Amino acid sequence: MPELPEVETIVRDLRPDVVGSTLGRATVHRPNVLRNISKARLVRDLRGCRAVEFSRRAKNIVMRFASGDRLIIQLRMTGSLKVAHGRLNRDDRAYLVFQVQLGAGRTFLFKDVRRLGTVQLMDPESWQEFESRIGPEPLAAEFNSVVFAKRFESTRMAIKKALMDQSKLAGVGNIYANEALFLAGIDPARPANSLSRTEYQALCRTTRKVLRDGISSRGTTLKDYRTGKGTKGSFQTRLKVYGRGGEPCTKCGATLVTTHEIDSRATTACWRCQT
DNA sequence: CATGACACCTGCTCGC
DNA sequence: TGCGAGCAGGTGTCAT
Repeated sequence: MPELPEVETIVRDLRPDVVGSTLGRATVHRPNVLRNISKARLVRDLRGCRAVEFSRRAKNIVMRFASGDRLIIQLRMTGSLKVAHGRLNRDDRAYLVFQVQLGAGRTFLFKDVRRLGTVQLMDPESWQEFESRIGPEPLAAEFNSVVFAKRFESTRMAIKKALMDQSKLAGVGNIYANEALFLAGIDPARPANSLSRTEYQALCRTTRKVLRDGISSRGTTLKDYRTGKGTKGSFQTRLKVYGRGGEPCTKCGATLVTTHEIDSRATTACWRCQT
């Protein structure tokens, strides 16, 4: 799915249209996206809700209402959001899984080709429970390498898999994990508890850097991802390893290698620079 | 508790 | 040209 930078970009793009609006009619085109609620109940409960905040937590999109309840959207692999002004066109309706009126002729759209994405409505208590299971936000002001290292030091899990574990750290997915490990010069297969303090400092720094740079580039568009404005991101032009298996390492010239040995996900690394 | 298999889905690319 | 296999940015559950 969109990872932290992509979700952050979408949320920033759509926030002005969402915050302050009162929800009207909702339509669930693909009931499979719903998790903890029936279609009828969601449609009934959303009507009249006033959105007071539109934000991101890990890769979750959070629309908070004046009531304290929250609509939580996960885009997973191919989900995308848009606010349409006026009538929906053919493209708006393609792969549409959920929509809700925002008022003033605007419609909030959730499209998803693979339909792996999810929609949930949470009361404050369920949100608290859900949110508490997510690791810290790597771009938060109070985040640092000590907090970072503490999340991983007790597991022998491969550092790359640990980095993508949302209960340990929020928002990092496959692309940015590959990039951060390359920049830090760390072998993705190393057990997390084998990294030194210095290596954790480096990895903390590079993880934050790739995420910030990803946001600056408005995300990575390999195929499906679009910003909240429907445009493509540009971080794909700055990727050092992800998707570049067989090409030369930008640091040393050695051939980058792609494997699927860690958690069956594509891992690309320079086995000379990353030790 | 860690790990791996699998499920959820469609679409695209590649090899034959 | 057609067809099956394999792969894709993610996450939740279940068996081991």
